[in-house]
Amino acid sequence: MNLAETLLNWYDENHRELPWRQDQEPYKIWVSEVMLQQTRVEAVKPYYERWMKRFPTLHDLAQASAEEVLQYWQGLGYYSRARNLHQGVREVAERYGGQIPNDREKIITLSGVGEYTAGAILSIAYNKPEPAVDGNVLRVFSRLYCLENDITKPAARKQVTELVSGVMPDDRPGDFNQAVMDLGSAICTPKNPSCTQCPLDQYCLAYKQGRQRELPIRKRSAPPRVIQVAAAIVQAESRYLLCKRPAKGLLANMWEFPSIEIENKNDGPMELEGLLCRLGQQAFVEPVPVLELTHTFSHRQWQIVFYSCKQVRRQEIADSNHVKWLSPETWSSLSFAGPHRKMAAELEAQWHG
DNA sequence: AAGTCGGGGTC
DNA sequence: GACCCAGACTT
Repeated sequence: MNLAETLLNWYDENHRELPWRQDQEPYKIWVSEVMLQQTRVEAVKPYYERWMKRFPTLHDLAQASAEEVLQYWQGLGYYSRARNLHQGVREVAERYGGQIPNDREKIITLSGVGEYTAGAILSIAYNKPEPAVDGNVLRVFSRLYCLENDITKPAARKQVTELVSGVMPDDRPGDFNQAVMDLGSAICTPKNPSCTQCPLDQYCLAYKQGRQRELPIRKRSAPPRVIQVAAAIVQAESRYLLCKRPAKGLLANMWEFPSIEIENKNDGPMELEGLLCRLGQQAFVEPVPVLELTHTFSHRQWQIVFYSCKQVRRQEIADSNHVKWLSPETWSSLSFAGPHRKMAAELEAQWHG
């Protein structure tokens, strides 16, 4: 029995039951794979279920608005995934009559589909012997073959892709790829791998050398840059002033309370008055801090202070595409940007209570 | 090749 | 606190 057969036997006994493993429908596999990018299985489950109720077919998603798609992704993070998936699905509807292509050259051109996702869809949905090298596979194979390459570099991915191609079976390629991922999740974990329970222990060079804890090699990323942010809670009657973030960049297209990045924490009130002035506010606003919190992204950290600003006349600031006065009862159809979601939740609770 | 892009579970 | 997760895209 070879490595693949051994692993598939283990998979038959130990694989996880997951919502996207009910069938091999390419659209469902695609959605699940995009949601799972840099995101844990347990976090994805509820999003996937909700998504499939609202967008059960590729056609349903293609016809939906960008706003609604973003709303269903709210909280999952990496929002360009939702935008690219939406775009990719529309490309399939237009170019391929709704049929997701089943070869690598075509599928890789779709928006949001990279090397990994292409391999995952091809192997799982179409039974093609294509590698799908994700973080789990990089870790498992780094240990199996004692690879010293930095797995954050493309060269390591390339090397592992070659090794996977060499051991991948012609039958059940999708199960094989998923088996490596399940093994990486349950046995060959980043820390304290359960080597004594591993079905591949006899094939594992790192285990043989007692070096499994040293592998894989991964360059650690730079700490996030700290940025001070001041945000304004401006209320007029039952409505609050909200702004839509730009279409590109961090938290693209999501709603937030008017905010500004500042150099010095003490400058918050002054900077907010300037910001509201530029939006059309004429009166003095007297900002008073009401909530302070820290929100850490991958590459930056917001230290944000929310200031309650004195009530103004709503007429002074006009609604537009990116600036709106909205009552909390309408907020459920919006996507709030990161820490602004928490602030919005508090105001909604106040409003109901 | 390096930087951008989220949020949360786990140790 | 420090990782690290079924990565893709831009520069």
